Amino acid sequence: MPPIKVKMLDPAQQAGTGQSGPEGRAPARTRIQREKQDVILEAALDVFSREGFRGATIDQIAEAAGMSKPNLLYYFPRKEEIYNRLLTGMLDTWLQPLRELDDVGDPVAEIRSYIRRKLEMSRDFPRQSRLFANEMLQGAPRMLDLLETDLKALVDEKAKVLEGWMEAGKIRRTDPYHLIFAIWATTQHYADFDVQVRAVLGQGRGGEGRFEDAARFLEHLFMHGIFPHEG
Amino acid sequence: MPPIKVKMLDPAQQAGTGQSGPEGRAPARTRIQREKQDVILEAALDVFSREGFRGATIDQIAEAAGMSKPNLLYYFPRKEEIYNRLLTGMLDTWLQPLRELDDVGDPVAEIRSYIRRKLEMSRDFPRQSRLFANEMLQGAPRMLDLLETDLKALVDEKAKVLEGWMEAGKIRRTDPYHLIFAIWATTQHYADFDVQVRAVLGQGRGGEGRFEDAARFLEHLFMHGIFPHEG
DNA sequence: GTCTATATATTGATAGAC
DNA sequence: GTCTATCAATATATAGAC
Repeated sequence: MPPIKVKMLDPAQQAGTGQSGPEGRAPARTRIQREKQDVILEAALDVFSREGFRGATIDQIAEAAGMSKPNLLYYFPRKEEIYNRLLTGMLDTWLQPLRELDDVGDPVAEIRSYIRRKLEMSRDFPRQSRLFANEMLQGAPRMLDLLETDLKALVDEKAKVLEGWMEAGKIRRTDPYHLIFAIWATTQHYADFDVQVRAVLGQGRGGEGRFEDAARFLEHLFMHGIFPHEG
Repeated sequence: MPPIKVKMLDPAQQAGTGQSGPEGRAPARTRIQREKQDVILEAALDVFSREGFRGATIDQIAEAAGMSKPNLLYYFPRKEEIYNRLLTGMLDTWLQPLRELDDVGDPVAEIRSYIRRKLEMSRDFPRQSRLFANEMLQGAPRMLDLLETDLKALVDEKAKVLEGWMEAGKIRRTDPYHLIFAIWATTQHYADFDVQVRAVLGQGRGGEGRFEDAARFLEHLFMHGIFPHEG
């Protein structure tokens, strides 16, 4: 098995994407600076994921971070910098499950495992999912470049892997791109539309068990569909 | 076949949900008033669906509607009224495909037809989809009541229909609620994450044909899954 | 590094002439 | 019904004391 690059889950991980442009700053040097920035990024994730970029205010973020507005602006001079850091800093983490989809190993098991990991990310990092969803709804004004380059390249690569499995008869022949979209859609739905899922399931089934139910269902759906082939 | 109540697709259709509370106004009486309101609602759909409630500004809406801000406020005294009208006025339309899922007729054909209609709505009304998605991401502060009452009731009813089909061996036995979620997620994904879909598919396949490809794929997925049962 | 005070722009909404 | 002018509140961001 080839080595797997394990990425940090720390929201504050340095991005340095070149996306930040002229306002780019050097990374925080001292431990205390990094800790403060982490507190801010954590609070900002809360607010941005709920309100979107324009809807969120520095006041809200500062209050959630437990500091004054000028103090927050001492660490991040611009609102946009906080947002960009969250967005680009998290993308690697977010795509890690797809990167781990590997040519080696049983294809069906690999895909099941990918679905399971994506669903776990929706369960464990729902705010990150909603942050991305918010950016997408707005037309990805701050991420379109990354989508067209990094993301497209990764999906192209994995689509080839899926096509290889189809050629070999390991999985059914179908459109690999839309298969990936379907996995993204069904798993992220449980983070992005969490309120709706809870409201529809009600008190009885809307509790913590809903992710296990979802996992069981999605495995069933992606493996067999609903057509009653053999009763 | 029982009569099907066909709903209007006009965004300006009167809602009168009780949601609007004390600020509720009588519906516009003259033709010209209604036409102006329609122009405003059309413009507001553009802006709200992209920016969310807080991110959208009356200035943007007014400009998109081709009128001055005070003039717009003459027809809708409060920003929130425009938003609520869009939200509640569209919900009926949005849920119509699910309402049409009927006990009568071939179960597999009914579900295929439901998926197809939902995908068509994502293609033809992407802004409405994104408006709802935006509200969901924010925790549905202005729609939670409707989700817990009207939507839950409808889904409960249709889940029973699906269960009946499962009992009868017409479709595979699985979780009817999560099946509905999966249909929502996969079809609305093409509206809500349109930029991402286009970016990943690239110029070659990101064009207008992507909805046909999606339709073919989703039919395949929901019918058979990807497990290579019979090669 | 953190604070109070404040500059400057934008926002939702209103007043009042026409 | 539509406009210009404007109010009051809120927004991002900065100045400068400590």
